[in-house]
Amino acid sequence: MAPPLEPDNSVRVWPVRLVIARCQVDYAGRLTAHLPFATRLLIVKADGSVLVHSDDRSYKPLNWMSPPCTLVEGVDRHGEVEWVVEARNGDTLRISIQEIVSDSSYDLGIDPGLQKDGVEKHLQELLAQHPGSLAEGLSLVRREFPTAIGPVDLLCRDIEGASVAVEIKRRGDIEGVEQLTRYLELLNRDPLLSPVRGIFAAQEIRPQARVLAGDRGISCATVDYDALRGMDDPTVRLF
Amino acid sequence: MAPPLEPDNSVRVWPVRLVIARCQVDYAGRLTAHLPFATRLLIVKADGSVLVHSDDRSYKPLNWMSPPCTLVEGVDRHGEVEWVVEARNGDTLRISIQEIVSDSSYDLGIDPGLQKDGVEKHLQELLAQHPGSLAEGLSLVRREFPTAIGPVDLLCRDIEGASVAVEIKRRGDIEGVEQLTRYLELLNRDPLLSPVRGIFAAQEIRPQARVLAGDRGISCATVDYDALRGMDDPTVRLF
DNA sequence: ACGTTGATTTCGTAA
DNA sequence: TTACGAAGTCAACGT
Repeated sequence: MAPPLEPDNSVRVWPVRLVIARCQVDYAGRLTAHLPFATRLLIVKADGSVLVHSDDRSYKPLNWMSPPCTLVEGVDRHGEVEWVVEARNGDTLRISIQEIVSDSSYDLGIDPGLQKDGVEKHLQELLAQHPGSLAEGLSLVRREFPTAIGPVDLLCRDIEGASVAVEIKRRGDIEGVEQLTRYLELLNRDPLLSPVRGIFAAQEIRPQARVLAGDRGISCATVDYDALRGMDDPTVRLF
Repeated sequence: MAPPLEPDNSVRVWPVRLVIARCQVDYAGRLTAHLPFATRLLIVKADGSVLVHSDDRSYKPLNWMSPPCTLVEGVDRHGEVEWVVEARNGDTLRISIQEIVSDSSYDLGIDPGLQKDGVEKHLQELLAQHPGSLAEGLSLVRREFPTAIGPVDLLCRDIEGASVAVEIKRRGDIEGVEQLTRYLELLNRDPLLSPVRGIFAAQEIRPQARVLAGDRGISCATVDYDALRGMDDPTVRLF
């Protein structure tokens, strides 16, 4: 789908189109699906994708077509307006429109996109740089230490030279403790590493996780993300 | 959020609200995320959920809040309109609105919902009725045959009376073959069943899965869903 | 209410 | 390009 041309042939940003319409929808692709007639919100995005939303069940549309795809507006056998949205692989979305309540378009321009911050990965980088903030005298052996069931976030050594496995989460939940438990069990089979103890590190540790960790002999460390970031970049400390 | 009251105190269906606005968005919950100022589509659904869409990257919103949540419209420290959407668990979505391009609401009413067809469960039902379409003379012993690691989709007997385990997927991938392999290993320990061979059945089988299956001595069967459905309902054959 | 599993998953990253 | 794993996964189903 090429962007629309203005009367003077200038290229304009393809707008997002919002349609409120009474419609029925049929999808044929990986599965077959049908939506009976009802009033819905139809969104045609700049990339050609189409979303069919009801007023609940967020955030997934009732039905949709992912880009790249083409939209052809035509008339069905009942003489009603029909949108046929087709993907390269033959997936087809047919929208029969009985009545249009509203139809408007807007240029949104290019979106700078989402900036994710404070994710596990960044926490891991910061803690790898400052393992001492987890326990006195802790030093890093390796980040993403490989095991057969996946990499351990941090493998460290404590002040007495004993191995310490660290699992890092933004929010410490039971599943994170379970994960660390599995790693510890595996690591402790290695006579070169054993005994390995565990530290569960998170910005926030839920009570249930804390209890489970205690039961497993795993220590918990709440991480001050902002403080760590301050240690990471000395210029921040000036303010 | 209670539905709005009309001047005569009658309760009205809460409408979906569409706003085109230049805004910035901050999310704090499982992660922290930021959207710089740009013009976007904001959708407030009847169930209170909020979606922030750009004009591409369907169908997932750039940012969102799932129900149940509450939206409070206020003013931020810069004197600009700010929506604060908060969930029970403390997750917060802050939308600072610099300029509203459009703001409209519509009553969509209740949606009858999506009717899906062709999912794994339905495939399993159809193949259970017509095991012969997988291999000549195959007959069903039991659907969802229980094992210690979960139920096998179909347990059959071939024309010579030998056991056959069938794993059904819509799209045959490596993990499906692995799953069937685990079942076969377990089933073959049972002297009453052994030897058990495997059939990997799917509407579409990926090359890698086919190779792995061959390597494990598992046969593959691509399933013609429409043909099966035709067999399922005799009236269809009249056309 | 909770856990498990499938999904038209989507989305990122590393190989 | 493909494969693998995580996701603010979501959503349906069984216990």
